[in-house]
Amino acid sequence: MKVGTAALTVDAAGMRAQNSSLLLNMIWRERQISRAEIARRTELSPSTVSAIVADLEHSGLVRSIGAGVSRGGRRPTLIGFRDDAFNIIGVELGATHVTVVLTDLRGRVRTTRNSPQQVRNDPEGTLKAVRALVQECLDAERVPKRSVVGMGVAVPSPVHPSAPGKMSPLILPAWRGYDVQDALRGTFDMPVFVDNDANLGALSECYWGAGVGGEDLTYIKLATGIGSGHIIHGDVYRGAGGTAGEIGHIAVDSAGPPCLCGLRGCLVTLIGSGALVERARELMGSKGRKAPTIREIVEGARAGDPAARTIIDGLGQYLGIAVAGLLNLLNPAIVVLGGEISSVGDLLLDPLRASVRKRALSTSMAETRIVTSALGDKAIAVGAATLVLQAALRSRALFPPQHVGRTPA
Amino acid sequence: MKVGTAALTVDAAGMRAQNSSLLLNMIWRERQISRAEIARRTELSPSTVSAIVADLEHSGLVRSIGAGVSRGGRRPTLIGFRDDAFNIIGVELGATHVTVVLTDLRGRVRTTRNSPQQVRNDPEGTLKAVRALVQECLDAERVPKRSVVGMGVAVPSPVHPSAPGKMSPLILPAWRGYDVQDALRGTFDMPVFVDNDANLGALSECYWGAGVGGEDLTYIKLATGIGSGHIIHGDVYRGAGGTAGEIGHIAVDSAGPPCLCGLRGCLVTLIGSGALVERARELMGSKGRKAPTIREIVEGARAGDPAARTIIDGLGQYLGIAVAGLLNLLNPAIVVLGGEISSVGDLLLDPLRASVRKRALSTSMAETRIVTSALGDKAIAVGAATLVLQAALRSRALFPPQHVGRTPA
DNA sequence: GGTACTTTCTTCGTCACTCGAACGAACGCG
DNA sequence: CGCGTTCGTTCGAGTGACGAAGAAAGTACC
Repeated sequence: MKVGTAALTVDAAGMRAQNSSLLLNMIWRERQISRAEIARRTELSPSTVSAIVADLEHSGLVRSIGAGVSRGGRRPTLIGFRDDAFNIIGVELGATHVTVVLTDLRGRVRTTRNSPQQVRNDPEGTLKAVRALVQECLDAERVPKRSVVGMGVAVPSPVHPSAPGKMSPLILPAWRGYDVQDALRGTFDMPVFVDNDANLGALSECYWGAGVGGEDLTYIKLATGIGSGHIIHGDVYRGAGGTAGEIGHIAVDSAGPPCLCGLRGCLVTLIGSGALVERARELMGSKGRKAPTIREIVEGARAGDPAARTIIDGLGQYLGIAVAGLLNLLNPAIVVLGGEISSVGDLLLDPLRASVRKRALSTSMAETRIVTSALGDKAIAVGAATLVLQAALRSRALFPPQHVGRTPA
Repeated sequence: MKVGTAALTVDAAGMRAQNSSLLLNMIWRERQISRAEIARRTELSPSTVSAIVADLEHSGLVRSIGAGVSRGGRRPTLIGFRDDAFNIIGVELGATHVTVVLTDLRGRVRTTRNSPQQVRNDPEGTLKAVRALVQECLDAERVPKRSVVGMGVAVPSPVHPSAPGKMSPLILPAWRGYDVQDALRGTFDMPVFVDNDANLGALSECYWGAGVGGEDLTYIKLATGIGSGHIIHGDVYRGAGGTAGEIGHIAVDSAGPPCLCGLRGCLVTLIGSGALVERARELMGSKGRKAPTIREIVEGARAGDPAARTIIDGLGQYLGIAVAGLLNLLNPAIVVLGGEISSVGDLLLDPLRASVRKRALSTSMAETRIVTSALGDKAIAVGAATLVLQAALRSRALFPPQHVGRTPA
């Protein structure tokens, strides 16, 4: 196996691999398409298309699914992608929980497990929990390991491109010396991909959410921390040092409160879950001194509670400052808001858009849609699985070889 | 010729094209390298390398340049890139001038011409001036058109990816209905590439300046307007609507003066050339009411004039707010400051870095170098030519065919 | 200085892959 | 039912990369 420099040279086999992946992608995207149509679109010869399709069919990735409508002659046989040919494992390491999903090749969750876990301070226990949950998922669906393409892991830390398994010592000091990638690859003997949680949320949205069909998207995760991820030309963008997307520490109020990072007025100190909850306790004054949860704020806002509305308004206004900068600098096609609080929808989007409009060029705004996520709470874990899917669709070799396709129920 | 959808399919010829471009790039980067070394690095077979090199040699792009040092056996014959095999035209449309350069394939300027021109309001005159200057450059060096790869044009407007020749009607309303790309392609019958000036400044820095060797860089142009350009994975990033990099309209002071764009406290209203000069007039009080030029501010700062120093300090502080946001969001490897005022060097960098340090995550800063440009005033025009060079090195077919290599002096 | 070993580069036969042409199968339409 | 059209396959040809072998040109060592 060739390692490292990845010289992009092509020989006869590489030619086949490239065309093969191209076809595989097209079939995956279109869900069903005839050989003739593929030949027309790719400008490959019909004979070549047939040969490659036969290959893919033999490896279980695609199959014939009946005839299509005639265009005046013989009816085409449609080729469909076998979403169930393989499985993928997605893992989310949150601040206080671990979530594992087992998905098919269309991002559908077959099984999921999660457990509370103090990820920040307990690397050993976290890894143990992940191992157990993954095994549970595999057992629950009777999935043999050879039908698993690989494992994606979302971590709550920036990820350096050159050592994706290692956490940032500044964010997660307890993880010094651990390498998530190595550890899990060692246990399960399959490819392991690691990336930052917000990046994977972005990927999730790009594949399954608001960004479907697009190639440039920014996702903002509103939770304990405020993170963002960029998809650029269909790929996660990590920046030179892997810390692209640290939107939470943009200074939006120079007179604001001090932040853990050592700066002052960071976005996260104003609109992180902690700040929102704290403000809710002041304003909503619910039942003495117990601070309401984010969920309660969401419900309050929906029910028309003025205090909750005020909190959401403030969130939108502050966030707008950062988003406006984002639009001017990056001009993404879509900005997607995720995290529990985003479920208030327009109640957040309206003040946010107003705030952005006051600060961003109208041309930047014109090209950008700002929406809230419609994916559920497993978006990040599914995004982790999607990272594997993306890689496998690009180089077919990642799919385990000679897999005899399971016949679905 | 295939047009449009650009299906990335590969046939035998495409295989050759791909490997050929790979080799051409390697030879260009290394300047001199032996066939054997190429074979080792690319993992192509020696016979294939020889065949491709023979191809390239025949088309005049490379040639043998003597023997290298032995590694214990026969001495290798070094292959060198012929920087003078073809020429490229680069055009900069500034706010008040037009600059044209004729470069070789290493970004060296062979001839240059420029003339003052009110680009903003006079599209017809501008195009006329460009045509005249380009022809002058070609005539001056007796360069036949068949030895010109193409023309790159830098324009002072965002460029929409789908119609690069058209200016933004908001920034340059007088250019409505004009298409720079079509107009010039029609006149000179060669490929024409158009992009935003800051984007091309970024490209220039990435190829010839502070970013050499890197793939991710942000360039900030400090002039009448404040623009920025991002190089991501070696390519100019334009964003969804082509307005990525509009850093000048980031709001840094909500109490600041109103801006032409309709917002308030935009960076450009505080540190654009106009604002700097105006502030200089107040502080430096030079000779009655005449405002000093940017050049005079630079000279004053260098000479230790406290007023000029104050202006530069303020510039650094404001700019730092925007740069800090940039680092957190994008985490580029290098930020390069361009424009005349940047020539003060450390006098600007010191307050800038201090300002950034107060506002950006230390991890983002750690991976990012902030420097001033060392390229001259033709950086943008050369960047425009570089856009053509980049495209041609990627698909060798762009080089005019069957060119009999000129023998240099 | 001669011999053995290395490295470089080319030559030539082989192989994998794509292409194009020709063909049979399947279908719509009159 | 027959004709034209579309779909998919088969087969021979062409192209380009590869590997083995060999010639050319050095180095190292006795």
